[in-house]
Amino acid sequence: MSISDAESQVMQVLWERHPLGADEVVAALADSTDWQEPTVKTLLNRLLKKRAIAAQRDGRRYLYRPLLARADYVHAASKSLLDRLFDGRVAPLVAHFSERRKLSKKDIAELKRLIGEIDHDR
Amino acid sequence: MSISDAESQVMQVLWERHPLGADEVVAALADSTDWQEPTVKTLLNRLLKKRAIAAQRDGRRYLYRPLLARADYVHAASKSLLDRLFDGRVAPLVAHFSERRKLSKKDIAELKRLIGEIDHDR
DNA sequence: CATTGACAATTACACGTGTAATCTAAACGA
DNA sequence: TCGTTTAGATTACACGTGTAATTGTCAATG
Repeated sequence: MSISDAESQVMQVLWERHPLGADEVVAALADSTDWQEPTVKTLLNRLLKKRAIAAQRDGRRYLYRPLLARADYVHAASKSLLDRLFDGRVAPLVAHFSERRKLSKKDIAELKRLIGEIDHDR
Repeated sequence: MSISDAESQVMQVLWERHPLGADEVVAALADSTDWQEPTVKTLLNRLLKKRAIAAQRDGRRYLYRPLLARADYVHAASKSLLDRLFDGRVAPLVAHFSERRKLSKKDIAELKRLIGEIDHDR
């Protein structure tokens, strides 16, 4: 199951809060896209067909909810990039950003804390 | 400039060694793909049009070399994913893999070394 | 009961991408 | 000199994706 960039924006709305009617998804996306209502509905339908979301009847309309978990999607997308560019490993990506001086202080603090936790757990 | 997954496989060959003739690129890709010669040539042509590579005449054939640096491509692709899924930051991705117990010992050792270097440099 | 509006369903099209067949023309060898 | 080979150029098509218009259906309304 492959979720496109546009589809993942719709998923993001439903991950944050569900179930939602199509009109609510449209409204939520209005903040960050210029999409017309039929656009969002097409994406909802494609996600339905991909079984990434489910719909339940609510009177005359449907309420949509995610079937695909955000963590699973995030994992698959991340792993795909790591496999293609970093020999499937996390450290080379971190090294890449470190070399480019693109790690914020917050990033560094969090990485230290993470490494500490890992040491402690193992 | 957007480089597709298939195009990045061609780029990978040229990043590893260049300049190369089309036949050499075809041969190099035979290890990991089932592509026919015209397929690889189409991808080379699309990359030429995108100015990701350059061609220089060598008798009757061309020799191809990358114009786009691998590090730049890797950075753009990584940043795009981080922006979309991890609020633009590296640490949440590392946390994600840590939570899923997907960091290898090698990863962890390298991350420790990196954090140590960052501390030392700053 | 006809009209209206809401909601979904269907259809549409451009473009990028994956993949490769076919065409063209120059170089080569007999 | 001519047929063959080689290398690139051109064309082709299916599919996914982005985006949205149009059509269909049905409940609500006057």
